Amino acid sequence: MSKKSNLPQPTNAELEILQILWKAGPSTVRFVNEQLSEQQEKEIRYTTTLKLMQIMTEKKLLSRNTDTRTHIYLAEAVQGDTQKALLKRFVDATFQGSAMSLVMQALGNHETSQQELDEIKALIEKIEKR
Amino acid sequence: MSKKSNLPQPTNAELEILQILWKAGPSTVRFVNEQLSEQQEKEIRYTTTLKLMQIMTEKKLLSRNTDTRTHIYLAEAVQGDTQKALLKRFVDATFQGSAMSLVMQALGNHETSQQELDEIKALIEKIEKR
DNA sequence: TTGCATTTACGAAACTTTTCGTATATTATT
DNA sequence: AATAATATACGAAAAGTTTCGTAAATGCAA
Repeated sequence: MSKKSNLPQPTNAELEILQILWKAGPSTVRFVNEQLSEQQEKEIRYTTTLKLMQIMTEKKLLSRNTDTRTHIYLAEAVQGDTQKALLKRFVDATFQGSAMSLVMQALGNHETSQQELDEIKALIEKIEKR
Repeated sequence: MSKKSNLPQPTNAELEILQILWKAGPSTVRFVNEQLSEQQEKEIRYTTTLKLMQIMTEKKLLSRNTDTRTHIYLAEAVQGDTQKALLKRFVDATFQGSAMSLVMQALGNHETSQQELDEIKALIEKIEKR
C-alpha cells in the first residue's frame, strides 16, 4: 500500500525546481537558482527562486533543514507520483481522458529507437502476464 | 508536406473550447457556452465564453463567419498538431524530454485492455517495418 | 413602431503565478 | 570591532489567465 500523498499539483515553475531536486538531491537555494538560470539561459534573481521554494515548502512539496544558516531543501513530492498525477491531468485536458490516444500519438510522432520499442514490447508482455 | 502552422499554444480554458469545436464542428458561442457549462456542471456566463472565443480568434486559433448576426466559429488549430505540440511541451516539462518515460508511465499506470495492447503492438510492428 | 430578447464589443475586476526589491539577520573578512 | 558578503523573510509589483458587467447594435414579436 503506497501512502496517499495529497499534495497540491506543482505549477510549471515549481515543477522545474522539483526536477532539479529530484536529480541532484537535497540542495541549497543558491544551487537551484544557478541550475535554473543555466537552463533558461537567463539570469533569475536569487530571491525569486527563494520565494518559490518557500512557497513550495509551505505547500509541503518541499521540506527543509534549517539547522545551518544556509537551509537545505528536500523534495517531498515523489517524482513518480507527481508525474503520474500530472499525466492524468494532462491526458484529461488534451486527450479527453484517452491515455491510449496519447500513447499512440507519442509513439507515432516520436523518433523511436528499436531499443525503446523492445522495452515497450517487454512491458506489454509483462502486463499481459498479470 | 504539412503546413507549418505557427499558432500560439492554447491555454487550458482555450483548449476546452477547442475540444468542443473539434468534436462538434463550426458552432455558435451559445452552443459552446452550453457545452462548457454542462461539462463543468457550473454556469459559465455567456460573455465569458464570448470573450475567450474573441481572444482565440485574435490569436488565429479560431476563425469566424460574421455574415449573419450570430457568428459561427471554426477551429483553425488542427487537433492532431495541437495535441502534438502540447504533448511535446508537457513531456519536456514533466519527463524532461523523454517521451519513452511517459509512454512507460502511461502504460504502467493505466488499466490497459487487451485490445488496446494489441493496438499498440500493431503500431509498433508498423513502425518497425518502416 | 415600440419594446423585448439576444448578440457582439470591450474594459476591467478577480485570480493565479511569477518576479523582484527592501529590510533584517547571520556569518565571514579585514 | 567594523565592514562586506550572503542568507532569509516578506510584501507587493508584474504578468498571465479567466470571469464578468455594461453598453451598444441587431433582429424579432407584440
